[in-house]
Amino acid sequence: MRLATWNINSVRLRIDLVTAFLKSADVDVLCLQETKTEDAHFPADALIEAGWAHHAIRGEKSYNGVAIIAREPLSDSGHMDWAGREDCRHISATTANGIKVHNFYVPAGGDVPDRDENPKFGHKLDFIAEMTAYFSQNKPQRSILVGDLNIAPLAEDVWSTKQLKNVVSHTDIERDGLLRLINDGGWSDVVRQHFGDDEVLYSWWSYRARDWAASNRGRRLDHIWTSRDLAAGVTDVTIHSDMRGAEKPSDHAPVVIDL
DNA sequence: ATGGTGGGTCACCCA
Repeated sequence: MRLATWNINSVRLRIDLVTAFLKSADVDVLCLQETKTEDAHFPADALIEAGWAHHAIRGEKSYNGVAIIAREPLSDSGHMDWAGREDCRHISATTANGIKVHNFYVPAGGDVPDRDENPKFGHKLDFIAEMTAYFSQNKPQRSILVGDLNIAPLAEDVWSTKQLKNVVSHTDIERDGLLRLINDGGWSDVVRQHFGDDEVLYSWWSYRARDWAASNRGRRLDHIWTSRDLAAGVTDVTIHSDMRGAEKPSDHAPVVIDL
């Protein structure tokens, strides 16, 4: 099975890019974040026509929104609410080969890394803490967690760990929190394990650069983790940074694993 | 320290 995660930043604007990617990368299961559309307007027909007929979707107007798109039937689709809100930041479903997939869009957290000054940062920390509590008490098996987690946990996950020390997404409290979620939650960071500790990895490059590729100031915000029983079954990992260079691109690149 | 760009919806919200 080939599974991908991609923050698409409007699935309606980029549906042709999505179907082209599904075909060219030969993806079986695609998890999207920031679909930014209510379910009634989700571009299901284009996906069905392309050969990906099975969808678990959870969207709202303008903001957030997650989806799981598959070639083979999905079952047991559901979601949970996090940090006391009903925003569309989580959806789960079981794939035809019996793997439970959790797809998350963790809050970005605003600009100021202080929960007293900036409620968005508190929301983000609360969200991560709830995920940690949930998976610590419900240890995953035959499961995969993906998404835009909006945290780059390691020094090799950002272009400058020094310059991003106080930038939301790479502060110590976020980095520690995400690593605790991996460790206590029973997950394996199979992308990092595949490439090794020293490889610099990015999945996101800001729109606010004259030339994103030349400056290459990226961060690894998008993650794929497996439950520990599945980790040894990962045979390949690819970050499709070429998609960041597409016409009218998302600011995120797809991350793909073969299992 | 600052401003840089992009998406959604309709004066700003969000990233």
